[in-house]
Amino acid sequence: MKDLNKRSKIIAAATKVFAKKGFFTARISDIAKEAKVADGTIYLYFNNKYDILISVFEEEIGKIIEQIKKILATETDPKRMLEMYVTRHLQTMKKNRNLAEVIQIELRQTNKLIKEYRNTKFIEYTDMMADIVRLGQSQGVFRDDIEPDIAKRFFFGALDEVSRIWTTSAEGRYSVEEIAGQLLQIILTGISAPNGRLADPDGCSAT
Amino acid sequence: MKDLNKRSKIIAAATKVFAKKGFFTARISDIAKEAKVADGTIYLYFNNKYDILISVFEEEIGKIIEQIKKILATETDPKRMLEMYVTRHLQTMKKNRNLAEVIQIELRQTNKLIKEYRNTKFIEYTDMMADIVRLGQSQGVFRDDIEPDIAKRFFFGALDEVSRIWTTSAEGRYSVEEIAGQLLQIILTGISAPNGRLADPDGCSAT
DNA sequence: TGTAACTGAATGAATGACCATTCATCGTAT
DNA sequence: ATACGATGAATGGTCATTCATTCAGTTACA
Repeated sequence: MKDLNKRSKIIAAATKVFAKKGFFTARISDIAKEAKVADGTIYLYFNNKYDILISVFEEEIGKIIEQIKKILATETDPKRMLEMYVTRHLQTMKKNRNLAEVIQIELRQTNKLIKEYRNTKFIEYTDMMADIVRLGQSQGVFRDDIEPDIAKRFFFGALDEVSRIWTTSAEGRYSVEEIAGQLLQIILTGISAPNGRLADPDGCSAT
Repeated sequence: MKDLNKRSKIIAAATKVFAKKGFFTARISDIAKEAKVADGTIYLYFNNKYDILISVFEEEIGKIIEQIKKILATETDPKRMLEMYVTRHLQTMKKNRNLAEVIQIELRQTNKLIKEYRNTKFIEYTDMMADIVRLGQSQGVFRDDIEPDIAKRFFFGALDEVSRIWTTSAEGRYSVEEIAGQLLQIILTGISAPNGRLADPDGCSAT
C-alpha cells in the first residue's frame, strides 16, 4: 500500500533538513534518514530533489495561505485585516521555524533554480496584502498616495526579516505580541488616511 | 607581476555569475570564463569557492558601507539621516543589480554555509539604522515606544524586499525617487513622535 | 648587445570525491 | 503464487581542486 502518510513524512523530514543545511548541501540520504526510509523510497514519491523542494512550498505554504484566507474572510475592516495578517504570519513563523527558514532562504532561490516554476501560491499570498491596502483605500481608511504593489513588498519584507529574529538565535526573547504590536504601530500610523472619514473610531487600532 | 587588478576582475566576474546562477550552481569554470582567466588562476587569488563568495561580501558591501557612513556623517537630523540611508540604499541596489541579487539571496545562506564566518560588515550596516532610531528618540523626534533593534530589521527587510522590484524584472518601471518617497512616507509618519513636525496625522498617540 | 639561467604567474587537462538517481532484489500482503 | 512497495548497493555524471608544464619577463654575465 503506497502510503500517503509516508509522503507527508518525507516532506516533513525534507523541511527539517532543508532548513538546517539548505537545499544544496542537504543530501537525499539525509532526508531519507530523517524520514526513516530508504534513499530509493523517496523516488517512489518524488521525481527528483527539486520536486521535493517544490512540494514543500506547495503543500506547506498552501496550508498557511488557506488558514489566513479563512481568517480574513471573517473580517471586513481593513485595519483589522492587516492586524490579523501580520499577527498570524508571525505566529506561524515563530511556531514553525523550519518552514520559516525554508521560506526565507530557499524560496528566493527557487526562481533561479527552476525556471519553469512560478511560485503562484506565494504570489497569491503577498497579493492578499495588496488587496487589503486597496480595500482600505477605497474606504478612505488608508492614504491614497500609497501604491499597493509597493506596499505589499514593503510589508512582506518587513515581516519576513523581523521574523528572522526567531531563527537567528540571539534575540529569541521577543514575543509575537510585542513584535506584532511594534510593526502594526508603524504600519497603521504610517498608512492611515490623514482624516479618514471611516477611520477606526478611536483612531488607534494598533495592538 | 601578480596583478591586484586581476583579483578585482575575478570578484566582479564572480558577482555577476553568482547573481545569475546562485552560489551552488555557479561553476568555477563559469567564473573563470567570465573573468577571461584559466580555472586554475582563480586559485592563485582565492583559497576556494567559499572564499570567493566571502570576498564579494567583504569588499563590495564594504565599499557601500563606507559610502553611506561618509554621507551620514554630514548630517545630524535623524529624519534626514533616515532619508539618506533609504535613498542611498535603493540607488545602489538599482544601479548594481548583480550585487543586489547576491546580497538578497546568498547573504542569507552564508551563515549556514560557512559556520565560522560572521558577517560583521553586514551587521554593522543594519546597526547603523538602529543607531539613527536611537538618536531620533533621544532628541524626542521619534517615538519612544519603538525598539530600535526591531525597527532596524523592519526597515532593512522592507528595503531589501522592495528593491527586488528591480531584480525580478516585471515592474522595473518604478523610479528610486518614487519608491523612496513611498517608503519614507510610511516610515517617517509611522515612527515620528506625536508632536514632531511630521506628527501622526490624526493625533493618535497609541500606548 | 646577445644569450643563458632563473623566477613565478598562468594554464588547463587530469584527478578524485561526492551524491543524485537507478534497478535488481527482497519481503509482505492478499 | 502474484503483485507491488521498499530497499540500498552500484552507477555515472558533475565539478572543485591540483599540479606538471608553458610562457613572459628579469637578471647575470660575456
